[in-house]
Amino acid sequence: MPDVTRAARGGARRSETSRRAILAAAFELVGEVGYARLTIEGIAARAGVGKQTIYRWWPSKGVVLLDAFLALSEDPQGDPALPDSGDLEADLKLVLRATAAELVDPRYDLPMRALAAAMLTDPSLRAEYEQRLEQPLRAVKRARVERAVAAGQLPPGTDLDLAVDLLWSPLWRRWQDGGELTAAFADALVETVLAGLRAR
Amino acid sequence: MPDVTRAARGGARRSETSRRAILAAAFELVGEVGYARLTIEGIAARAGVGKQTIYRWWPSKGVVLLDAFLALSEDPQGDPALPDSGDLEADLKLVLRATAAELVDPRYDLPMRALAAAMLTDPSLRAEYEQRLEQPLRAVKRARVERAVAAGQLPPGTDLDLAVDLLWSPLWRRWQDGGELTAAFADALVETVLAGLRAR
DNA sequence: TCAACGAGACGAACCGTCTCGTATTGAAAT
DNA sequence: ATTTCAATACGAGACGGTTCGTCTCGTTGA
Repeated sequence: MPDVTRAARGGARRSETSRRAILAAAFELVGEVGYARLTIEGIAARAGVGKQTIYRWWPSKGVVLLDAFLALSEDPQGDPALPDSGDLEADLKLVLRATAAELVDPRYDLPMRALAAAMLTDPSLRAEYEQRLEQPLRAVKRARVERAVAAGQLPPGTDLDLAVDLLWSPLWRRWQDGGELTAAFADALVETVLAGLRAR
Repeated sequence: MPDVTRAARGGARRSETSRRAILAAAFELVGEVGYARLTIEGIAARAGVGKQTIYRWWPSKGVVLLDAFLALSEDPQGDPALPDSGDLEADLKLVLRATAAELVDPRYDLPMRALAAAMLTDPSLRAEYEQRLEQPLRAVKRARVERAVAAGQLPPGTDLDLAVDLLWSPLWRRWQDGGELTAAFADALVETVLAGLRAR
């Protein structure tokens, strides 16, 4: 068993080439055949890698997928903040419309469904996703709402987590249910939720 | 292949005993070992049934699970309407609190996660769920909101589907994410969404 | 020097199909 | 009404195929 924490005295290190090939193969494969037919052997074959190399570094298919997503979102180092034009409603509509468009993008739909399905039935994977993706993203969303509170666009004492949940949850759910994710829906969602938050 | 549409001239009919045993076994098993380790062979063994009897009547594990849920919700013929005390906010808080309690019930948590995961990666299962469970339930929810509109508690022209989505989506999503489903959350959710709907 | 690597052999589990012999049913014959 | 009979589902499990996760091999490379 490899000791990752301590640098080995001699011997080969983990191959970055193989790691990237595995993540890319997993992402491509799941997009082609779906999660049900995604196999470790298939990933290894497509990546040109021995099965053991996958079993050595990842505990499950789900974590491989999660890493594949992290690799995707880390490569183009997007700005870690939501737009802030001063107009919360306009900014949120922009972001939610973009999110909706991304969700229905055929390149991401199947892989995201696979990851979501894996998380539903694997608490440890859910915890790792929570720590490595969900929490940072939520912090960014909370920060934008918090700035709106500071600017007086929302009442002081606004529940930031509630606000984030109300804004994004219906989008995710419609995507899962296969419902229509239109810009009109995103707009109505933002308008209604913000009206509710302002009225508190 | 059995012809279900036309009555056969002779021969045995589908065994209701086996059908019930299979659905019960599937529900119990998935609650014990989770979806990843749920196998047709395991269901057949626990139900005291041949594998072919399952393959003959169901196209996939997911549909077996869906039928198991339908059998559960059809047995106690609950009233097909949400409570209507005249106070929409109070009624919704009651319903959402009950839903939250049901979601965290350890008897239902794993089976529901399994079904949700199966639907995420199987569009045909999703369509069948949509038709047999989601649409009837949504109609009941829409009807309650519609009565509130008629009673003048919500403005005319209120988007019923948007209202239902805003009210229930955050609950589902928190459950999926493993977040806390408290009565306080349900209450704040109802209060904020209704405030937003009233302000339109 | 020594651990990670690609490759693949290995037994176990489960897949979905099939083939038994048995049990149950409705229709036809008595 | 009772018996006979053909058709079909049933429980059981054999079957080849696929994937699992583990385990060796030599080879490569830091």
